[in-house]
Amino acid sequence: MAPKENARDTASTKVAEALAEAIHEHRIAPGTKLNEDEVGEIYGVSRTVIRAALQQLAHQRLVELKRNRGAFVARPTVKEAREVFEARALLEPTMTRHAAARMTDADVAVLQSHIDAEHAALAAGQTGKALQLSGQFHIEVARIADQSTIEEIIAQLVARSSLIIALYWQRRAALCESNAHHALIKALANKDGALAEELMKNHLLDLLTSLDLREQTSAPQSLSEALKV
Amino acid sequence: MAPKENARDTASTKVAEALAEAIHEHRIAPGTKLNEDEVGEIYGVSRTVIRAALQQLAHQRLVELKRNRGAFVARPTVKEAREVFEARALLEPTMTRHAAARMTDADVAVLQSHIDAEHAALAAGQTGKALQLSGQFHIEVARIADQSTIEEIIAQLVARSSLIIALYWQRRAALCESNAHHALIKALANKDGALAEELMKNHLLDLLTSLDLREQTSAPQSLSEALKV
DNA sequence: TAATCCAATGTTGTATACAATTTAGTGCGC
DNA sequence: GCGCACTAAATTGTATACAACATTGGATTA
Repeated sequence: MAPKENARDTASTKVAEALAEAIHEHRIAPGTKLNEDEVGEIYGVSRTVIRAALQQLAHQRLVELKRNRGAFVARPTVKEAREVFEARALLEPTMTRHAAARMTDADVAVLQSHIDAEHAALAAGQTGKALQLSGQFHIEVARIADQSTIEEIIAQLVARSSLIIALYWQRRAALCESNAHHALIKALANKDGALAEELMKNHLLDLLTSLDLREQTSAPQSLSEALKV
Repeated sequence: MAPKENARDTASTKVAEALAEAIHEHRIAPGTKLNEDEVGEIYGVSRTVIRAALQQLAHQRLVELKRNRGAFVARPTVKEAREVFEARALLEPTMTRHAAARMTDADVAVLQSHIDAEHAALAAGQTGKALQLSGQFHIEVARIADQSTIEEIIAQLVARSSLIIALYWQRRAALCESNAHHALIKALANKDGALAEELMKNHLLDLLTSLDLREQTSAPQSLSEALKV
């Protein structure tokens, strides 16, 4: 989350982050075409930096690039949704166990502050921000486990998860019911690795089953695309 | 491996692949600076496409971008090496079990052909190509498991592993002794998921322990960099 | 009327030009 | 001789110009 120390292209990274936020908050619908000139004028930069930003987002699978045809906001399929959560299920429980062993008081405080901020955002009706914070919780766990490589992978998967949740969310009331996160913090604070691991496993399963993953979803952007398949 | 259907930027992707090959074959030493003009002239394209290629490679962690200072061939640390193999250890055994359940005769043939090609490359002294094929084996397993998302993650980790192996390889004689791969194929062909999973787990452990992961490695590129820390 | 071809328009891919920053070297002062 | 400041060269960051490709709309023809 902290702006990468030596990441090149501050300008394009900023644009990429702004676009990512818009995508996660569903202000841009999946499938929408991102015209380079248009986006460039919005952010007041040239196509050069827009293209770099779009490439970054493509690597995160938040947009899809089609050669000679442009960039489109990603529309994750049901299969992709399952796969993303399968990957998380393989990585995060173990990370949680490792995190429990390394947990410090400061870490507990950080996680708790994330939950608090999430609640505040929910109360303020900022579901987009709440979703982002909820995801950040999972990334923090990997950071605490001191596994930066896996942390980056999880960060990517979390970003994709946000888009997936925005698309397939079913029971809209409880957003990633923070009970799960709360129980997790407790187990982590007690350094109960086995319990924390199990809780994370179940939490991810809950997340997945809370999605409506029947085929057919949001209406496609264009008729031609609808009839193509 | 198959050139992504709709990946944009054929030109920059080709350059990125050429550079990646050179990096993996150790023709460019880790830490080397990749001057944009220079690389551009070599491949006969403008800096525009070089920069796109370098950004792609940065996402794969094969090069590191430093703002206003340029691109450098990545020099994975010992910690990073451990982390990459830890990630693989979490993902690949399960993938192997899934692959066993879905294995077809065609899949067996594909895997076998990979091993054969690897042996041929080794016999011809093309260790770089052999290493690449050896890695491809692992990616194929994920493909057979029909988990394209995890397949992509593993592909990235394999690419980084190649660089790590090139840096930290210890017993140079036997390259990823294909006995392991051979035994794996057998278990997969027999649809013995439990055995295949165990073999993969051990294979990854073997790989990791075959590395010389004591701190201090290749000499730094420049004195200033050596004295900086 | 419907289908097809072609031209005109718009969009992306690439190269080049310019601006901002870093790096290297030179000379000055101590 | 050593260190510092300053200038010039080199390199990256960004914008613009041009080329290649795709799309759209209308005209033509059956």
